[in-house]
Amino acid sequence: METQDLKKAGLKVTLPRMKILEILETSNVHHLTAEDIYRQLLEAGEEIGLATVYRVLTQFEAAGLVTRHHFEGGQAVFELERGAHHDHLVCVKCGKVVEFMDETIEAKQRQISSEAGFEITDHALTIYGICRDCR
Amino acid sequence: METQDLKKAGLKVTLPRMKILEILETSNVHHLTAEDIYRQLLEAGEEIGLATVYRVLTQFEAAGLVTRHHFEGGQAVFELERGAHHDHLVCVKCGKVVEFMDETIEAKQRQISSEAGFEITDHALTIYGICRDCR
DNA sequence: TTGAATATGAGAAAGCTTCTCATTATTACA
DNA sequence: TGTAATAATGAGAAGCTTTCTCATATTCAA
Repeated sequence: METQDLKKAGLKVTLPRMKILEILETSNVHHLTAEDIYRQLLEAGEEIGLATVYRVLTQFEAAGLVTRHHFEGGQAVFELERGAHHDHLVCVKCGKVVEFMDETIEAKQRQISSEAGFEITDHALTIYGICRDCR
Repeated sequence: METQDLKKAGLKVTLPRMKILEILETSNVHHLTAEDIYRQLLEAGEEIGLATVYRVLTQFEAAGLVTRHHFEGGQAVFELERGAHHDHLVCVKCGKVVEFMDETIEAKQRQISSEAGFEITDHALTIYGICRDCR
């Protein structure tokens, strides 16, 4: 199934791409930095360069397999595209990310954009806060 | 009035701080990068270092005078705090920023956060799209 | 006016990300 | 299956944004 996705995107099926996709698919944390992925590759004994990780993630993003988020902190996080759109609640203490989706908000956004003459290409709603465990 | 704000924040009233505040107040574009501000200072003949611009903006942020946004692109933009909270519509072609505020969305956010056990510290809703002029 | 505290400028340095280029792997096709 | 053409990789250099360092300069309370 993965190799199909790569081929469809016009990307050759290579070991680095398979491994990176595998990490994104199997990680229980859905939002990973390039560095996170690189570290996991090293721990798994794979000799894959950090430059390759960034390159592959950028290609995955272009192919729609992955979404890049710019949460606070300057470092980008990558998330495997699992179909359903959602927004994020991020804990500013521990970094935990909770996903949510609210059709009322979605609809309001479409209305506001259209009233302002904008054609939506994307949107990002991120709520920052302190989670239960950190209080 | 500006000097009051600086003193209240425990910051000495210096020329760099006054000039940077002035640029933020008088610019018709409300969202400026540190580089933008630095360039305007140079054009105005002020010999203020880029490091000072960053330092001052960070202090302004801590004092609540300014808000730092992380729109797409990795570069932070700074906005003078003008009292009323609002969200942003950003044109991905020309960079134009339109501000909006919707109480329905705000209320929903509070509800979602509280249901997830989060105490909101901040939130950022940014809609990316193509504006009327760019189509 | 003077001293203690704070701010500044310049360049170095740090962090994240992209680029370069010689080497290696993949793939389509014979 | 072997081979040529094409694309991908690794390593380090380089680019950008942002922060740090430290000697010098400025502010402000008394």
